[in-house]
This record gives sequence, structure tokens and C-alpha cells, in this order.
Amino acid sequence: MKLATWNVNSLNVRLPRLLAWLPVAQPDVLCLQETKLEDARFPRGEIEAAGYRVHYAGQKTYNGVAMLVREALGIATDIATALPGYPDEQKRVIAGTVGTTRVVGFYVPNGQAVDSDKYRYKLDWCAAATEFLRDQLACHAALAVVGDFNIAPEDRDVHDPALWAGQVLCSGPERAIFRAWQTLGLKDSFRLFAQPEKTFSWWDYRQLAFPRNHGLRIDHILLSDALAARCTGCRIDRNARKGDKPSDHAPVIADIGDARPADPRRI
DNA sequence: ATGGCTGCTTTGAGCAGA
Repeated sequence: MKLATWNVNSLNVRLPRLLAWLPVAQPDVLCLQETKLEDARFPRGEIEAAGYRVHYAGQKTYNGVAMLVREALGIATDIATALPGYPDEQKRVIAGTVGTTRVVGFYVPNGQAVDSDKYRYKLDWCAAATEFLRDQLACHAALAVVGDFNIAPEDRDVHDPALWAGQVLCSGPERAIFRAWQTLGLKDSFRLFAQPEKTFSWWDYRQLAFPRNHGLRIDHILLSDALAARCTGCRIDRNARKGDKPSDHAPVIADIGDARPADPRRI
């Protein structure tokens, strides 16, 4: 199973790129963030025509998430579109069960600046998310948590750690949240494998940040132990950030081997 | 040098993103 996440920064603008990317990357499950579309305007027909079923929770202008599931994998069940006990107008959660795998897609709040109300909201939202993930892990051995986390977990995930030290996306409390999710029993799939240095998933549109590789790694695929044991690779598709009208984020893709039930007849 | 780009908005200059 190929599992992917991509902050598309407006699905309206990025739909042609998404439709071109799907047959190349061939994800089985893909979570999208920042669709910025009301549900009535979601391009369901185009995505279904590309061979995917899709669930979504959107709103006008901001936020909005979706989960695409390749038709051959069947129907995703137990769809959730909110954090339990955390009433929120902002559409940042999409979760579904595909076969035996539970996939949670997050668009974690950006936080704007560490002294802002939006930062407080980010920490509160993440606290509610922690409880949700604790519960999900208790129910699902095969759990994947993917999305735009808006957290660069370590200095090596930042092009210029001194410049970003203590800033939003890199602050101590944000990194503590990332570690707390790891402590729950989730592994950063990207770090299960040797990776090129200075691999990032987001680059600012300004200042030629992408050609200069001035980026951050803030998009992630976390895996429960059962899935991490089956994971054979994780990469960031830098090519998707190139060319005309790219999203400022690149997709992250993890390969998860098939679940193989124990067979006592096997030698 | 505190901007720089991009997408969105009851169309416009202002917000938000990260």
C-alpha cells in the first residue's frame, strides 16, 4: 500500500496537477490539506474518474481536508471529520479505515507566531489531537497519521536552524507535541530510512526559496509499530514542487507492505 | 532591508499561510 499526504494549497487551483500526479505516483490512499473548497464545490467527479473514491470535509477560503482511496481497495469506513470533544469550525481532520488500516489525515493549525492567539489555538488543538490519537491507537493496531503537521521536528528538518530557533513551526512546545505523538507509539516513517540531508517538504513562495532549498520538513507520515514494521520506504516528491503553479508543499509518500496473516502451513 | 509570493475575498486591499 502506498500512503501519501499533500497540502495542495487550493484544490481548485491544483486539480490539474493532482490529476497529473495521481497516475505517476499511484498512491493507494492520499490525504489532502488546504483544499479551500466548500463541499458543494468539491471536484468529486474528476477524482472518481481518476479511479479514486473520496471523502472530504471542506469550507470556503481556508483549511479543508480530503481522503482519496484507490477504487480497488474498496470503501473506507468509519469516516471521522472532527476531533471528538473539540468543537471547531475549521475543517482539519479526515479519518477512515481502509481494509485493516486506519488512516488519520490532519491539517494542524499553522500558529502564525508564538505570541499569537493562533499559536494558543494550535497548542489546544494538538492537545485534543493527542487524546484522539491515544484512543485511535487503542482501537487500531495498524494506524497511520499523516498530513501537514506544521511542525519541523528537529533542527535537521530546517534549512537554517539558527534563523528559525524558537519560531513558530520550530518552537519547544510544538516539538514537544511531535515527541508526545511518537511516545504514544507512532514512528516518523521518514526517519526509518537513510535520507539525503536537507530534505524538506515546504518552501516559501518568496525569495527563490525552492531553488535555494530554503525549506522545512513539516509534512509527515507517522506509523504505529505494526505499520512501521511493514514500511519499506518513505520519500518526499520534490518534483511536484517544480514547474508552473506548484503548491508550496511537496507530497510525502510511504510504502507499506501488505499485511500477511500468519500461515501455519508455510515452511 | 521585516518585504519578498500565492490564493482568497460579496473585486480590493487585506488576510492568511509557514
